[in-house]
Amino acid sequence: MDPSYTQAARVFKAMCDPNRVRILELLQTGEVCACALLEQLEISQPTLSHHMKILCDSGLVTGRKEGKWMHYSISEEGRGQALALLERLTGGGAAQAETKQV
Amino acid sequence: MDPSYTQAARVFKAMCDPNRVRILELLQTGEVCACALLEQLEISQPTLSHHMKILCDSGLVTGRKEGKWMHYSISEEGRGQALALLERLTGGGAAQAETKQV
DNA sequence: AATTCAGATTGACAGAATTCGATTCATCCG
DNA sequence: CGGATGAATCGAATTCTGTCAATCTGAATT
Repeated sequence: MDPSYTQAARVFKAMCDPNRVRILELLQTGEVCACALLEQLEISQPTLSHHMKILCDSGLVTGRKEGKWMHYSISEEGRGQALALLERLTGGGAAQAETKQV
Repeated sequence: MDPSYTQAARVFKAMCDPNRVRILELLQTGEVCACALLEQLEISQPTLSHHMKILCDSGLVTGRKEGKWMHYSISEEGRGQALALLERLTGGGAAQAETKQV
């Protein structure tokens, strides 16, 4: 299997877990501390750490360490790459790049 | 867990397997017969059938039966829903809807 | 330095996903 | 009708993923 397909799949793999989808929604208000995420999600601290690692590795989320705390936010660059990838993969026939006003 | 997160995750789950990413790319030329997909992918026929079911269930792909053959193509509606979902989930701060020309 | 607190890492386990061989179903052709 | 072909389903084996308890690391505070 061509590794590029695995790389492409990694971005979406980051979003194919319900908890991670929820985390992305929580990050829409801007930068959020890990401890705040932990309060909202009914998961253990190691599980949250695991999910954040996957989200960061995918490029969708970036982390910023400030003393003892980790602050996470959505990466603009990751967002752009994910959107471009999805547009390309669902390109369909052609001329779909101009179909957004529908 | 709110089922809506599971539903949102389903669309991306369809794209988080390397073989399915590859299938989506093969579908970009338009409608493709299952037998043609089988020739390109080094997987067995039951495995292809399994992947096509997942892609169709996600709404990203539609199937059309013509005699013995199944023809698959990318769904415009599914594409739009997936893009809208991704844009919403990676909305970040705000005003990202106008950032596409960057 | 000792303690405390926030996250990350490790190890283990249950549940899910991927894969294939064998079989079954549906359709076409002779 | 009977054989052949394309695709779906079933059953089982393997691998991957999510989860938590326990532990470790790093930073701040006393």
